Amino acid sequence: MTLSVNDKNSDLLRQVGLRPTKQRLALAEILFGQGKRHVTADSLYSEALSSGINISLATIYNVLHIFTSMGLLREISIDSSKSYFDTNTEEHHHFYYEKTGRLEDFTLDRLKLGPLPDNDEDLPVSRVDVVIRLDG
Amino acid sequence: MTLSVNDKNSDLLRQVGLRPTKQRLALAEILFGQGKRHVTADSLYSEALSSGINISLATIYNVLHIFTSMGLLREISIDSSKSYFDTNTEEHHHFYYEKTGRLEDFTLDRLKLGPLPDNDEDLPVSRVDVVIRLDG
DNA sequence: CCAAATATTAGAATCATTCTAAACTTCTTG
DNA sequence: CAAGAAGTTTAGAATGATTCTAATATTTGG
Repeated sequence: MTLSVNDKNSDLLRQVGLRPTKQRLALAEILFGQGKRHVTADSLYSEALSSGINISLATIYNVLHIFTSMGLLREISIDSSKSYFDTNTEEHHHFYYEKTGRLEDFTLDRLKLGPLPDNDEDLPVSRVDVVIRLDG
Repeated sequence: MTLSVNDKNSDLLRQVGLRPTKQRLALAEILFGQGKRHVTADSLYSEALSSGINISLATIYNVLHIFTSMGLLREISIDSSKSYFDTNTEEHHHFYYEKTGRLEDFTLDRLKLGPLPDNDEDLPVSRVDVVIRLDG
């Protein structure tokens, strides 16, 4: 039995105040069960269906959004045609392979940033995203 | 008469191999006639209509894309719900005001970047985008 | 001025995403 | 554990941005 795995995701969901429903547990397993990943609503939906989970696309969107708002996922804007979600919620940056659409993380220590410029209104920075687009 | 202005945009279009049609000239004037700007298809469409230009939304998209492919505009992915186009085609970065959706450029000298990390496949970098998201 | 090449257009089509409201599940409390 | 409240899922409709289609119009080189 995979009780320990289910318990782990159950706990994770409860910790952020979400009910551990069948659909959320199944998606959590896909998303967090392996290493860090990047998914789109569509890729996650296909993956869920092909692994035999019974779920609607509306729920995929609900779950991606609620997981993101609870800090379990991070949304990335790379391509204006669709949203990517990253299971790596640490601060980090991305390579984007333009031809294939593949995304790859790189850690903060791999690119030094000088002090951030000031903005007009002295607003706090909520996030800094660096995307290195590669021609291939 | 504003012949000199029209001539300027006409020349610009011809230089990149585009026919200077009425619609392209009118959009070029909106886009390049003032300082640097950020537009969306929709904002440009409204602006064109309200300044009395007769143009269809399909043409707005056609022109944004062909201008971009000829290097007169630069497309920015900030928000997965729509595409932004920037009349500043120099390398530069952006502040993004999350609440208002406003974008603001900042020049390269305002943020120092260390050497870029290597990517697996040694692909050439086509572009580096830094977006500083501000909470307001 | 003509023919060929290129642009523009309205409206339909597409695609990602969000909404709606009904049916279902989970949780809480007694 | 029953019952109601709270929260979740769902199919399908709706929305919004963008692209496509194919008919019409404009531009250009000769």
